Amino acid sequence: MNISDASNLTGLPSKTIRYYEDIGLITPLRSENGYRSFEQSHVHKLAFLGRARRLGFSIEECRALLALYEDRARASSDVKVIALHHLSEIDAKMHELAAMRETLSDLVHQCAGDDRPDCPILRDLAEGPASG
Amino acid sequence: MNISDASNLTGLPSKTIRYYEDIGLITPLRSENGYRSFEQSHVHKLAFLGRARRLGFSIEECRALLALYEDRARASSDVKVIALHHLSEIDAKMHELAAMRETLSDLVHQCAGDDRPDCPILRDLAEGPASG
DNA sequence: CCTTGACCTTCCTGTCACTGGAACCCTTAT
DNA sequence: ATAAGGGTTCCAGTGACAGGAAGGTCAAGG
Repeated sequence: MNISDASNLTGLPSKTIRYYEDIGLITPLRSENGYRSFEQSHVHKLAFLGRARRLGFSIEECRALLALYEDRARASSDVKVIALHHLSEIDAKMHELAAMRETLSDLVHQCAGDDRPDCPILRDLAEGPASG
Repeated sequence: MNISDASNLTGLPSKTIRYYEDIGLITPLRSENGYRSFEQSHVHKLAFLGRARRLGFSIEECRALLALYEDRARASSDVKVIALHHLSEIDAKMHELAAMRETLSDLVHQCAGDDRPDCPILRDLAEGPASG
């Protein structure tokens, strides 16, 4: 099957599939006319990658997960290590966002949002937290 | 003052300060020897930018906020619009992360994490959510 | 046979906000 | 003279693609 079929089956844009080949995540065959030729196994891998990416795994983590998936002698602990690491990164990002959100939300609530120039948001940005 | 002084006062790396000049956020003068020469006003702007960036505002949002800060005839509503927009983006990202976190956390808890190959994480990635 | 349109290909550029590094200049101290 | 520690410019790389140009391929229709 051609790239657009693989794209439709996996939900991944053709551009992304070409990119994944570029960086060595998949290696479709080529037809005589030079078109990429995808087997079920490739579609399966692409779907795997799509799901892993949607869970926020980086490309390199996806590469590692795919390798483990293909390795019948893998230890589930190897998979878990990657997942736990990613989980902790998600937690870190959420904390970071939560901190931003809190500060920003405070400032927004203090701001009148009318046509006057006085603005606690700008004041905070200009002078730092008004904790004193 | 030279760039490293400005860097020390603001906490921004020299590289970043040069970049901010490059994209027109600040315009320090030049000494005879070609070195950038920073006034208090530049340091003040840089600190403003640093705080805005730490709250997650994009460079273009920072540019807009800085322009509003310098505009004495601004309306606080203009500032608030930017801040509210950013707040909603933060919320969107947090929701996205929370969804990832939940799925991933479930999978991690189901995974034995031992030396056997059987792994619910890989199974989910390969076959999709096992909801049926 | 020719054309049209929908595919496919490669290659280059742009995104965002920097960071690292090379190659070179300036200043001060030894 | 030279060494250390500033500064300068410019180029390349980051992550994970997306957009677009220039051109080859294929099936259908006139």
